[in-house]
Amino acid sequence: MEPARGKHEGARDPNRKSRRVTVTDLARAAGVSRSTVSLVLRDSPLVKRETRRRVEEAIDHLGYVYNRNAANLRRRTSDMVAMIINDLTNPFFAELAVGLEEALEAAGFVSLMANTGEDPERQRRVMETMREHGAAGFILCPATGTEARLVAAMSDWNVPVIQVMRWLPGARLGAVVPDYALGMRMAAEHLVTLGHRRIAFLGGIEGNVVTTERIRGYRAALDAAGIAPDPSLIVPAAVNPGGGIEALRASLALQRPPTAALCFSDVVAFGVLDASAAAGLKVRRDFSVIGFDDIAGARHTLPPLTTVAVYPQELGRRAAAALLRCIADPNDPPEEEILAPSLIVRGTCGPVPIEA
Amino acid sequence: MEPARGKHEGARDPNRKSRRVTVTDLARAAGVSRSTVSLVLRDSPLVKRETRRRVEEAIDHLGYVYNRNAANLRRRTSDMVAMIINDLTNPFFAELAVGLEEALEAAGFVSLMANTGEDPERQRRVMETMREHGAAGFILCPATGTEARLVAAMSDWNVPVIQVMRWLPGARLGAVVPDYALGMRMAAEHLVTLGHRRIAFLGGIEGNVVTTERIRGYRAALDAAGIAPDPSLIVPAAVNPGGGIEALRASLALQRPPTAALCFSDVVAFGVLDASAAAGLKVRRDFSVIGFDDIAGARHTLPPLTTVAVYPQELGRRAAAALLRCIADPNDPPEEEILAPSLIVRGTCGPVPIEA
DNA sequence: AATCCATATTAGATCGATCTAATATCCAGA
DNA sequence: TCTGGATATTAGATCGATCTAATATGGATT
Repeated sequence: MEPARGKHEGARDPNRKSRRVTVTDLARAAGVSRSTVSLVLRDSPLVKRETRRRVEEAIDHLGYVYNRNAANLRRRTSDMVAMIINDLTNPFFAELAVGLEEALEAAGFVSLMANTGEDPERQRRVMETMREHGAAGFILCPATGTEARLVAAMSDWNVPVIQVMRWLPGARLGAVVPDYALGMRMAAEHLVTLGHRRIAFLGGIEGNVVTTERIRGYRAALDAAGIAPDPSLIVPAAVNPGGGIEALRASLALQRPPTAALCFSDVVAFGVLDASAAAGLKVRRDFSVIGFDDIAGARHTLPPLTTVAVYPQELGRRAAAALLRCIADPNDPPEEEILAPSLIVRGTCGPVPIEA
Repeated sequence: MEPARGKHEGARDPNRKSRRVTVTDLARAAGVSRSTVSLVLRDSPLVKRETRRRVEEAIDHLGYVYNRNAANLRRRTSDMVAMIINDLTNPFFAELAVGLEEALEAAGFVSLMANTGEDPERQRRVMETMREHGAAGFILCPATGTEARLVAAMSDWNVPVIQVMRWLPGARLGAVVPDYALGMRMAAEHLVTLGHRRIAFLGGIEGNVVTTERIRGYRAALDAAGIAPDPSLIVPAAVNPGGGIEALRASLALQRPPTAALCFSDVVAFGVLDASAAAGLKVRRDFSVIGFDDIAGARHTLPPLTTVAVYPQELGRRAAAALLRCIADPNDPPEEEILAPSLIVRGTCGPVPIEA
């Protein structure tokens, strides 16, 4: 009797260092040439039925694993896409990544992912690595502080790049981004409709493109409503709850404090909500707050946060689609896709309180 | 006059389809053989100073890009690691991914990332793809519903696999996981110390290993405190706020409702907090709640959520380190690393309320 | 001048696939 | 019988790197 063998016999390493099964092995086993095996692997109609069967049998029998790298090398193609995300710990960007990966996978691409943690040097490093891996294209969510030089360099790389969520000014690269200005404008108009005229803008990093855009939308709404802009109502701060707390305190300390706040983002709004309560203001009745992003936590604050949804997962899918188009046709001009956000009215806004 | 040209002229494609610059080109330009160029590329001390300089000059001059795939093919190595995550939209797993990627990048590996969205079929597909790409190892956070067959198959793959956060029972694969039972036990003991004796366990999917473990810890604590277990107090439910709402309602409808709840996770706890308020219970005074995971939102609930921290980013780093060890020494036995969590006491627990 | 050793370089095979151009086979039609 | 066309298969070069084993070069030593 033969010695016992598990159901899933690892019969593939007779020698110590099991050599990989290759097309050559398949060819030998099936009694055909390597070329024919290759045709079978790529589902060519040129192969006779019976021959195909024999090869497929060999594949099963020998436990063959296709080597995509070797194939890509010979074909001078690539089925890998680089995905450079600035901060995955932010659920907003995590959603983006999910949309990206989903669309890329569906198209038969595999994602080389890196999280830069907003570190431009690390970003440079990983991009270089992925370039050396022959990524067919790049999805880039640039780290804050990315130098314009990078963009210039990338144009020379001769590989398509799509920016998402953020973009480098002056870049002749494609981009898929939300209409931040419009979103903030819609939010501001909502407050104006409720009677607010002293509206603060809290949080965001000065100089950052995204911040600039959001402030632009805020200003446009005030302007359209005939409200004179007051620079002291714009309070930049770190993009986290702590920043929100600080910014709210600063704005409440003004001679004429605001009756409502547009927050740079939901996480800033979280801090603003906490700080409002701490300052004895009942949100909605005494003070109105609007966030931005509509992250998962937004509907679970107390009261639930009114905010602007930008659908990061959908943006990811669109960005992936745009990149795939560029990969398919390299002469395709870099396009810019700007998605409209929507205002999600929940419970943090009320009419302007009656002056004491 | 010449037609205008951008400052950063892509001078590398004189012909339409610019051929890649290869070691052969470098060799020609530097007047040496391909072998010598290869030695320079790998920083070999065998090369004379002057020769190295000439090759490096050619590299700069021709804009050479190293081809890692070709090198990996020849060397029969791989610098890619597969990272299979079940649900990146969950901040908990996003943090895990960040820790993983960070450690892998630091070690010179690049991450092939896929998000399975808890779909075993998609998981199977991406794992197969990454295998064909020659991933040096796998980090697997198995989708719920993963069949045991997968594990069996992977043992035959002859490539190291480390499971994180979750694991497939019976798998002879490495794993890096939090001590869920201990975490839940600590949480339960906290409630017991506060005088609670009717403690519910809310949320979690029955049959899931993680749920089983957490319930085990819960039971152990009750047992140690001499409290008779009451199966009706264990209410499985979807792992999201909606599940929490449902589960709390169900438990409050019991003849003898609980005075405190251990939630399967923070997101479940969010729903439980909302539902408690809706039921007229003031959390802490009337009803105590503990979450699990310590996600970012946990400190911004009202009151801030007492929970169990498991440090997903650190787990990611450890898992990466474990995998790298297996890659370095394939004979290394699959190890199991179990990390102790810690209880984060915030504001959702109080002494057992005086009976009316 | 011959030998030896250390240093520096290289020709050619190789990794695992694909592609081109050629060849083999068979049957229909002149 | 020969030509032509469709069908099926293949030898050998190739992608871009590395590796092995051999060779070239230049002192130092006898």
